[in-house]
Amino acid sequence: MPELPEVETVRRSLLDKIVGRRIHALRLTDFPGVLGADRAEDVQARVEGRQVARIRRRAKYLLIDLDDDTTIVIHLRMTGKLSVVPHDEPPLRFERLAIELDDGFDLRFSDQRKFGRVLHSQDDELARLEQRLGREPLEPEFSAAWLQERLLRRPGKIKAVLLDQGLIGGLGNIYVDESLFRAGIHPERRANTLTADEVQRVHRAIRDVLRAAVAGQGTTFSSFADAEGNPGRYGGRLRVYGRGGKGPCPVCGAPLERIVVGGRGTSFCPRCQPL
DNA sequence: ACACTGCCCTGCGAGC
DNA sequence: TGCTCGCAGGGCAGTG
Repeated sequence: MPELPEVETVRRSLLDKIVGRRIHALRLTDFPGVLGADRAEDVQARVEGRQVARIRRRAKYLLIDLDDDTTIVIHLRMTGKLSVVPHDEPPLRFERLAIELDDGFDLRFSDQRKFGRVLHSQDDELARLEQRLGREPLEPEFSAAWLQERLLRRPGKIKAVLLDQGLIGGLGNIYVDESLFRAGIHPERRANTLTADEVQRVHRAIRDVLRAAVAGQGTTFSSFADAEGNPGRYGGRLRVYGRGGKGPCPVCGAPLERIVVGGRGTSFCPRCQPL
């Protein structure tokens, strides 16, 4: 599942390939819903001839800024992938949309489950998105003191709170499980019961895990890949994610458990992360 | 304002 | 071997 490190990896792999390119056309493959409620002709009319000014990431969103101050907003959700391939390349498996560029290549969006979206947004929509999203966990503004202050107001389970994109933008199921394991915190602990020391550990763990995952170009679980098709190298460093009910804790050897928290499959070590 | 649930979607793997 | 069925989960709408 693409989370912050995966989206950042895709962003970096796209920089050389599409910044500065002009959009020639937009080609829908088989699923109009990929554009949300917008019609393909309308989006095409708005982006045709525009130049890609830069590519940013905000939380799990990839933002392709165009030279008219509008933005193509992409969310990969679970299985979305971006790739840059020659224009004459036949449609990829699960391809939903192609953006034809002026250098003979296409930016292709494919998505097995049709959850991902490619939206063309004006300023106000982008501002609303920005307003909905919480802090970037790798930015300095995401401090332990700020996190503690926010967690004190949240009676929900810590895992569900950390997944709340309105609080922290970019954490998903994989890295929350990994972070809580490193911090030694049970995923069902009530957020407002964490001590200052525990919040420090969670804060530190989130940053360490995310930084290492970005450095490793993300985790390939099921089928994540960057725009060149390279798998992430962080998967081998996962300690608990996806292992609940299957294997031993890599630290203490106790059997890892699997529960559901906030509707998400959750793996943790009952000995290292006691409630 | 927050917590919680169900929905979307479909390939895949487990089980029979 | 071939079938059925449940699982995977980010974001959002709806409810409490």
